[in-house]
Amino acid sequence: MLETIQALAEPTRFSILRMIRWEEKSAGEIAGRFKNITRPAVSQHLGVLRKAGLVTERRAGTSRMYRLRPEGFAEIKALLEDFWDPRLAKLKAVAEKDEKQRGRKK
Amino acid sequence: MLETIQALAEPTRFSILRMIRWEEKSAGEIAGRFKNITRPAVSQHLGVLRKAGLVTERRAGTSRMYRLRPEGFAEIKALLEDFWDPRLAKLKAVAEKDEKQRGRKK
DNA sequence: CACTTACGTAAGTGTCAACTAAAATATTAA
DNA sequence: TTAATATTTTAGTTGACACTTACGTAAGTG
Repeated sequence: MLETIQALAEPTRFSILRMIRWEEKSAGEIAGRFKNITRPAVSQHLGVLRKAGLVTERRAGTSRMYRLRPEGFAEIKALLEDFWDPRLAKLKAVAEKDEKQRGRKK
Repeated sequence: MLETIQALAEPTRFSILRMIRWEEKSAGEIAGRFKNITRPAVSQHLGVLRKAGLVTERRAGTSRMYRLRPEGFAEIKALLEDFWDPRLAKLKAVAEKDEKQRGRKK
């Protein structure tokens, strides 16, 4: 859990995430957009992001394409929701569980 | 912005935040709950959390009480909401379909 | 006033992670 | 097979930061 937040907290990695925010990009294309960071460095950051569950990797020929993994962000969001108003979050969890049992929307 | 996330990402600071999740606590009480971390270290962490806008400080006699600051968490939440856009789901679906058409490896 | 309590701040140290250069790996094509 | 391309991995350096000890400060007590 903290691993995900730590991955997000590093400036270079945060930039990478913003780059692939709308569309997947190859490691080379991502690295090419940085002026002062080498390709291996970017590759290592991508590895951290992948381990943290914030991006997914896909091979395309000799390239590797990276794209955002929304579930990773959802995890952190849920955690913060808990901090923002714990009592509300608890009620929400109960409500969702209840909703699931009924199998329909409100 | 990243300052807030970086403050949150450190394990000791994260523990502190969970400690004061429900009720404000004094710096001494917080420090007392740690086995292997000295009081000055906790004090420094509290300073980081305060600068990041995740806690507020209040003097009470010789003590200083620390309390969660919900607005700080709301900021990060809003940021993540931005990343977790519905349009991403569509892109994801396209990417997976594309992936399917390349079959074997080795 | 002196003394104690409850802190923060300063200074110095050690560890860890972000970085680079060089080597290794995987894929495609000749 | 060899070469070219795209990227990761390895090895090693360095800077940032989390930590400790020592000191400083503010508020309460006798």
